[in-house]
Amino acid sequence: MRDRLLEAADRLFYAEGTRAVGIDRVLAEAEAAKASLYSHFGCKDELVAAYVQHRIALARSSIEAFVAPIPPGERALRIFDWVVAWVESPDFMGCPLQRVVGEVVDAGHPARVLAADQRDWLRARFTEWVKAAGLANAQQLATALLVLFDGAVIASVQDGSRRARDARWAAGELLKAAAGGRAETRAPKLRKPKQ
Amino acid sequence: MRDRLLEAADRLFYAEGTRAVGIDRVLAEAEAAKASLYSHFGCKDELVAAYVQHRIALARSSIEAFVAPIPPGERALRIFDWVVAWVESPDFMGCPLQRVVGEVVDAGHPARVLAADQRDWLRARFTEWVKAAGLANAQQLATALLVLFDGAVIASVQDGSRRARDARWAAGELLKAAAGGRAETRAPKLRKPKQ
DNA sequence: GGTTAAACAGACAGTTCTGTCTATTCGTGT
DNA sequence: ACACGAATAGACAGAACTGTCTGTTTAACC
Repeated sequence: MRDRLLEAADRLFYAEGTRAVGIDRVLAEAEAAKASLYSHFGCKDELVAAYVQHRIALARSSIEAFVAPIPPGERALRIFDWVVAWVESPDFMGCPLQRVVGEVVDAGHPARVLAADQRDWLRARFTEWVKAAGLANAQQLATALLVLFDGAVIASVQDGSRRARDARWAAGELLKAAAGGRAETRAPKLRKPKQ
Repeated sequence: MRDRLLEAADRLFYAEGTRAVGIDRVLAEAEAAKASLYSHFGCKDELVAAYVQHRIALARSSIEAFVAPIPPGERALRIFDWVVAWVESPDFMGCPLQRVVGEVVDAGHPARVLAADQRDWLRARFTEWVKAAGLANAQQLATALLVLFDGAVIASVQDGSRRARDARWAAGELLKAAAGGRAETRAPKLRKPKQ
């Protein structure tokens, strides 16, 4: 039951925005009664938070599954292939977290607290991937790629998936510059003209 | 009168979102009567469109004024200083256009049509600046910087202005790579081993 | 001074929204 | 058979929203 409500909310909230969709629409979509919703979630804000939580869980497992078979050193670049695939999926409507943050002004809102967490998680992943590539200046490079990631998603909303490809290209250039320009931190090896 | 209404709408819409702010709030803020608003704007959607139009006009003139004294060849990078200053301004709440696009699902909404125009304008500026720097692969570089620009703004909403600085750094690296890696387009004329 | 356009205050209709509450039904385990 | 937890339908309150309309006031112009 909770799942049915959450999935209905997920579809509607993502397609139209949390503010544009009322409780009644969610109930109709889930074919559920109002009391069920309020007994499970307490109030709409908590339903929104549950929606965000759900999206976060999906994103994390999707990303983890995507990078798993990729050699750690290539993940920082290849994650942009994941972005391209995402923005090209048929009902892509932007990043649900970016949209919630835009709609909900209060940074203390439960949904925004979750979004902030996810943000930390994503930055940690980029840091990890960049370090795995054995590049110097890892922190700087990781946050630069994070910004590129954000830009790829938001720009694709208006401009289509070509922006995600542009971001991938830029990420490649940055990584190339970091690898070629200066020495790598670990292992002597010689610099591999990656991608 | 129209201006007073528009400025009130601008303040409230930008601070809280166009959907969160009702007509009555705008009227109270402008100390105006309802009839005034509806005779000037017709309906709320048109007020939202006027708000977007206003923000676009501000952005264009602000950007133009900012780059005017900067040598054309440096503008593609220095525009990121403008972004840093913007996201550090005290009541920065993200990009008003990105937020409206997130709120308004219908791409045919008057406000979204205006936003799409502004998008073209901005991309054209980046192309112009990159070309002025005399770099090869201008289109690719321009759209990459555009994505970086978008990412700088959206990422700064959650992470603060350091992301705008990260974007500036990344832009510098990309421009350096484009300038150093291969020949510049003008003058020398030797064959460029592209990509 | 009289005309006219614009702004004013605010009532009003009609809808939508969140959240509460009552009363009923269903299914399961004992 | 029975009890109990969970879901159901839906009325209801109270607020907020958009948009319309009426009647009044203000101010500029001839």
